[in-house]
Amino acid sequence: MNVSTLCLGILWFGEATGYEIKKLASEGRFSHFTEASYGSIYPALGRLTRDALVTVREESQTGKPARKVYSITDKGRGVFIDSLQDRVPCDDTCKSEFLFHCLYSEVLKPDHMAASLDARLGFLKTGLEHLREMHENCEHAGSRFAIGYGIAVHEAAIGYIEKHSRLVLPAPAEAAE
Amino acid sequence: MNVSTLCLGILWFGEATGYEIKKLASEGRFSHFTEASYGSIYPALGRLTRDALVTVREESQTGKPARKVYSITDKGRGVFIDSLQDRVPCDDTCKSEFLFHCLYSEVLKPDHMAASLDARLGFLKTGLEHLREMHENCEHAGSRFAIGYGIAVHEAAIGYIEKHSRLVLPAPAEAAE
DNA sequence: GTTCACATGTAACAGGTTACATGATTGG
DNA sequence: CCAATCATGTAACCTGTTACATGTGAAC
Repeated sequence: MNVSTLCLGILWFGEATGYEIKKLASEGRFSHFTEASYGSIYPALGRLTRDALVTVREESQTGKPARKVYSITDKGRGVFIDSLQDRVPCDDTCKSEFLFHCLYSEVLKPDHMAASLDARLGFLKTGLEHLREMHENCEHAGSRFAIGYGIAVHEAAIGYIEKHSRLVLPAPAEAAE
Repeated sequence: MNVSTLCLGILWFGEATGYEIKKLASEGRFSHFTEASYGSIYPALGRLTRDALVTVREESQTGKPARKVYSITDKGRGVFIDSLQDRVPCDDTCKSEFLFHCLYSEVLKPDHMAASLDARLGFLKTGLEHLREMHENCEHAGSRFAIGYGIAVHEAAIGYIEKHSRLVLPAPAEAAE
């Protein structure tokens, strides 16, 4: 799924600026299965406008650059839904540098492994909290499903790490006090 | 994590050809958190050889092109471990086109949604089976941890979908037979 | 006073994918 | 006989990231 499609998908639920799209993609309802940077969003919005899949409305402000509020057009909605229906997705991908590191736990400095485990757990717990919050404030069935999925997977990951981290940590020194 | 690092990481456990590296990355022990294509692996191996992080040994065969078996060097091991220790990873990423589709379940053809759910479940179940198999045949602690993590996450995802798929499926017609 | 949130955008660069080219052997 | 597996490699292309450029107002 490319950034243009993502933008259309976000605009599907309501108008937004490039800035807001970025926030939604990296911190909002879409963040646990999506990514995008300004450097790809702004050019994408330009192309979508050119192709009449979205329209822009400028709101000038004092000081800040004018807000450009994008709205999806009917054509945009059509193209978007068609593009989704074009293929059945199943090959979601995860890239985990964390798991990769775990493979070499015996040869990494013990501190490094402990720090990684810790960082990963923290990251997952923050994410989980965030997802739970969203889950409470969301009525939309599809979004609830996606968020719930994220919650389930996060919980599983946290539970697993907490139960099995000794596999990748050095044997604790005998307690001798 | 780039492809060069991945190659070093795979060669860490033993020598392999480019072809075998590709298989390990897409179907083997590394496949649930990693990706790489021939078009990136072969050039990476070339660069690694040039930089003396790996060595090659050619085994000519009749018919097929000569197998080029790569081995990691001491320098390669050093560089690899250092590169891991350079930073603490926590920001694993998932890209899920599947979840994205779910957000629009009400406006997609019902068949499409059902097919997506089905495909995703099938994909997850196959993956899970595969992970379980690997888990049985693997002694190495770090790998067991990574595989176990994958199993936990897969199980959670499958369980969630099976329990909540009605959220993204149209209300079933009243049974009337 | 400094950092954060708001707000847009570009250009150079990096990184990887897809498709192509080639070809024997094995299993169904 | 056809498909899959083994096996390497290149080149064109696509996509996206990073870093830069710019600037205000509010909060701490």
